Amino acid sequence: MNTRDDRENSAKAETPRRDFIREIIDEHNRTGRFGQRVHTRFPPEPNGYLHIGHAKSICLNYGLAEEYGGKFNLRMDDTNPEKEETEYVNSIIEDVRWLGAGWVGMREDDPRAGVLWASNYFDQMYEFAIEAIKKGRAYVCDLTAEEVSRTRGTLTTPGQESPYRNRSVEENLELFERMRRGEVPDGTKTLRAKIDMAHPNLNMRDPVMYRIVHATHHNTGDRWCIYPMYDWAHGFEDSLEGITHSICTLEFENHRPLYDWFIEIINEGRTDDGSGPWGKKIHHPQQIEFARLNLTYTVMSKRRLLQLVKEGYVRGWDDPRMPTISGMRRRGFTPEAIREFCRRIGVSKVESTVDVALLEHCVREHLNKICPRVMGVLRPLKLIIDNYPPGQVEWMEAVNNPEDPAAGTRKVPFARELYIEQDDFREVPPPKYWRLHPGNEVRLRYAYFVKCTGCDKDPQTGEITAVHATYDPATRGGDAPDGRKVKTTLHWVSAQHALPVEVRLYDHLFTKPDPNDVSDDAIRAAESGGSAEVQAVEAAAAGKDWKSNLNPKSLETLEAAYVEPSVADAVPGARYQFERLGYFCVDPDSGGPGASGRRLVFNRTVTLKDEWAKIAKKQ
RNA sequence: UGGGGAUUGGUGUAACGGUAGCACGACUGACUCUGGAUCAGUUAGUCCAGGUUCGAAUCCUGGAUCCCCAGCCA
Repeated sequence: MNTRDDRENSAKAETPRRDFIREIIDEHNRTGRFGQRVHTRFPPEPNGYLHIGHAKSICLNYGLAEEYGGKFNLRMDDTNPEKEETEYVNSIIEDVRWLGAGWVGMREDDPRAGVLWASNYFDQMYEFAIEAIKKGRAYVCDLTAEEVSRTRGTLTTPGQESPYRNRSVEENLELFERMRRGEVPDGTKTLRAKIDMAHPNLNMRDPVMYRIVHATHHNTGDRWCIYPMYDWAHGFEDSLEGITHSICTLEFENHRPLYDWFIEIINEGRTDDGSGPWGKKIHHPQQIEFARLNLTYTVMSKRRLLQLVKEGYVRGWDDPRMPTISGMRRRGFTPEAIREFCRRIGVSKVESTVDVALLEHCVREHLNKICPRVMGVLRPLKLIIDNYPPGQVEWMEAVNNPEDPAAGTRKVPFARELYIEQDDFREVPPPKYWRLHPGNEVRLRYAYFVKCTGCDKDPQTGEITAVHATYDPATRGGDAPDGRKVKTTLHWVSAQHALPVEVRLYDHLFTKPDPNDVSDDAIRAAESGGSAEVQAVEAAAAGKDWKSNLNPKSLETLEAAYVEPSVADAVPGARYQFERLGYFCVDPDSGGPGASGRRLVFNRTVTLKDEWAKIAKKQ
């Protein structure tokens, strides 16, 4: 029931948590660093599908803009023509929209409206590169990739300067122009920043700014054959858009000095009023790094997710077992649940792994409030009410959602032959088993008390084929006039009215909280002796990697489940609670209502908490 | 043995020199026409060693451990 507590909780849920990023922004607002302006962005590279880790970033960035009355941009970071695809662009836009983040210029009628592209700034970046050359801050280098790598030095020793480092401005300009015109083959020249080959931060050892790639870009076609590197491009993308807080993950912390350096060298000879020789200063955003999200029992890297898709371990990017936004959507998660999850995990600089149980908790919490209840039987067992008149059908009134009186009621058909869950009958009940067993009386939800009289078995296999019971007509609706109680209530469906459906049960994709943990294998390897390193090597040699921890039971398909007839016209995406079992969502594989030969397919989103399962597990 | 980060219950996250709190999990119990939901409660933590202070998770010194960086990827 909705109570005052619920309202307080939901009010609490909308309260943003405090975190170090909000503190930095508050400080900027106190000092007036950005004139009280907050402008964030989400800048994905369109080379994969978005996952729950991206959701954290989206919620953070969009949430910040919302809270501070600022703006939020969605920008495709498409600086590498060889990796990026339109399929990914489309999925990213759909996912950000579904999550509920609204970017500047977003429109209902055109998914791409307002979406920004790094590639739109290629001209400006090229101008900046020329400026850097003219300022003596960049040079064209003829070293091959291998040579650059070799002369970079190591973590503890300085690199060597390129022999092309001191070319004249004129020569650099000329060569860069030839690179741009396509006169130079891939890999033979780069434009490099002239910084310091002895810098302790490797990113500052004359990093490459432009490489030559004769490839067709999904957005700019064949207009360019030189493409900016991330480090050169990213800061300008943010600068040009007036981003105030460039929020990114921890691994870019080492890049911040370079990000700042590039903007500063462009600002050399520029002034606030534009009177400098190079004109007006460009905007300098503040980069802030936070820890990316890790979740137990799954993997999050694009490379690995791609591998799962390509190698057929899952059915696609939107497989309901995937931690992708599209997978979670298909599974039945709600944007509200994901947003609440992102709020609860907070933001910090500590690398951490969040228990997937928290995500599941957030999903249950929301689904409990919004899902209509329905009865469905996953593993059917025939229950025959021997004293119920054959051919009689009663339509029992059932509550649609006890959490929401406004959801109303519906009628569910009851008859002599029903299906109940196989788990709900035991010929020999274990301790604390309250469900149906010979001699025991239970309630059938919204119907009658029934008392078990026995069961039929296959004489060959001993398998239970049907359960018999008698009902008490005085308990119609589910209450006994004499005040007697039963210990439990079972869900059921009328055999003649039951809708046959397919149900897909999902479990964690991996069997271990940390899929990288191949320690069992290492232990086995240790039996042959050897140090930890030797064990690791042996485990690897035995082909044991993260994929060996894939859960073979992550998908279980039930072909012969039944649900009550009221859901016959459910549309793909519709969510229900199957009472006592969990939350289920209609899969797109079902086809639309009224489609010929339609057979509903349900995905199990998440189970209900199951006290009995815990007891049974202990026994 | 270079540089950059980080370290609070099982997990995640607060506390900004003044009672170590919240959430998830786990465990009790109450209630219940979902063994659901709800409610009440229990459990369990400041990486280590010194120092400053009336008082330290917080400040100082030293140490330990973990993560990131040697792509013409982002």
